[in-house]
Amino acid sequence: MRQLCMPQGLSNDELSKLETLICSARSVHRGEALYRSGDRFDNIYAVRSGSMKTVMAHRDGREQVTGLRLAGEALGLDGISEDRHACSALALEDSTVCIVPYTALKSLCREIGSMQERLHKLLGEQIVREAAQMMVLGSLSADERVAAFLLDVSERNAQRGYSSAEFNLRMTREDMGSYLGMTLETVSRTLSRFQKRGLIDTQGKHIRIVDLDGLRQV
Amino acid sequence: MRQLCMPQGLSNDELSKLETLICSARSVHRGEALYRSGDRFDNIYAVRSGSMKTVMAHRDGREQVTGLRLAGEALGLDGISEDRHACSALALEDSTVCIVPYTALKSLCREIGSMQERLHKLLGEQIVREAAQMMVLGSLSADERVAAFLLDVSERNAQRGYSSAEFNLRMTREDMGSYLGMTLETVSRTLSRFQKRGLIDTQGKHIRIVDLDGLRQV
DNA sequence: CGGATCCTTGATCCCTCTCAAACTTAGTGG
DNA sequence: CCACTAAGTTTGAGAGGGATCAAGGATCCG
Repeated sequence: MRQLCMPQGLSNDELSKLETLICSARSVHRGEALYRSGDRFDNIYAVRSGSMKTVMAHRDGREQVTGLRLAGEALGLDGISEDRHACSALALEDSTVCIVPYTALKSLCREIGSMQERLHKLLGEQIVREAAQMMVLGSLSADERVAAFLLDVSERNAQRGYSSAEFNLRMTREDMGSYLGMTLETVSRTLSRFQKRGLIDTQGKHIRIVDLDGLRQV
Repeated sequence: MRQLCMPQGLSNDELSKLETLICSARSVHRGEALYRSGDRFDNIYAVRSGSMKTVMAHRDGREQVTGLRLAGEALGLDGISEDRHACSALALEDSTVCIVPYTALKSLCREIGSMQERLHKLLGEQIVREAAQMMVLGSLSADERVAAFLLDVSERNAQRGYSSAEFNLRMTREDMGSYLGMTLETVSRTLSRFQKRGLIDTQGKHIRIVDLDGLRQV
């Protein structure tokens, strides 16, 4: 749980202080919202188990998936700028999150330099990740997008100590398509083609990467 | 210059402290880089005059414009996560920037709560802006993308006290296309069509919005 | 176990890309 | 200061990647 909630760069002593902040955990059932766009921003979260997606809505009602959060990843930073959440966070499966009250975290960041550093990095990482996703959406073909997505999930799994070759993606084809700026049919066709080419092995939401290098070269 | 560099929420006294940080300004000529992807991250910047674009590169060499920064806007936050810049920042015209050393800024943020708040908001705003741009790239048609872009620039001009109806966009059609995930030809055609429909009036880089509501309804 | 959701695959269409060429603007050097 | 040249823009014609519409099949969860 320590390594999940806020890894890296903190001494044990400092981690203890952080843990006093984490008032509680919360469980969110599949399909339920942890928070919704427009909700007041009070906490940031760390996914403890399960996975979540973030969704942003255009004024005309169109929605797009803007992020995927696996266990160990941070959630809720979209609320900082306006004191209200700009996205909604929905559970892709029954999940639990750690709750970190933002006001208390800010205080702690003023006391402890390494804590401040960690929060800045967290914010900076999301900025870079989103910029990279802008590249995916703006410059890559459908095949390239799907490949990039699979490689991204694979790498994030590896970082968290899970298998990089095999995982369960709880997103639907529609979620993936929304995240990648394409239709669910094109996602499905692309995965089928990857399978025929021997790059992956899929059975519904279970995905196994067979030829990592091949996928990188798509 | 006060209102440009770091507006909002700071007392005069605190602003003075910030100004002691801003060691210097720097001028960047049209086409030159303020920093490049991979450069060590030492400073964040505020555009004082002119305008800049940020560009990110895929490993295969493809580049995409990931951001536009007008006078008064912040720049360089892409370096926080890795201590190296993830993007390059290039001047769209001869420009000047204020230099804010990051290490010193961090110290100041630990001393002064409102300064910490301001930096967090700055980071949070970029997160939300990029998420919104992901929506533009993933969900909107070419017409909608161009309209959304023009409205965004218009609004940012208004916020900075300039005309929301008329402005000089120093980006080329190619830059716009790259930022919006389309080709320069499609950008050009779309602008021509908008002009024929009486929504805007363009002469090269000079753009006047004729029918704001019409543009919103595209 | 049964209904609803999700996935796959096919056929067709259209929006945007690509390639091409002429025109305009802006920056440079004589 | 003007002419020259390179860069940027506009517009057209044709092609293609991905969207849309449709239907059958699989899977999941209550």
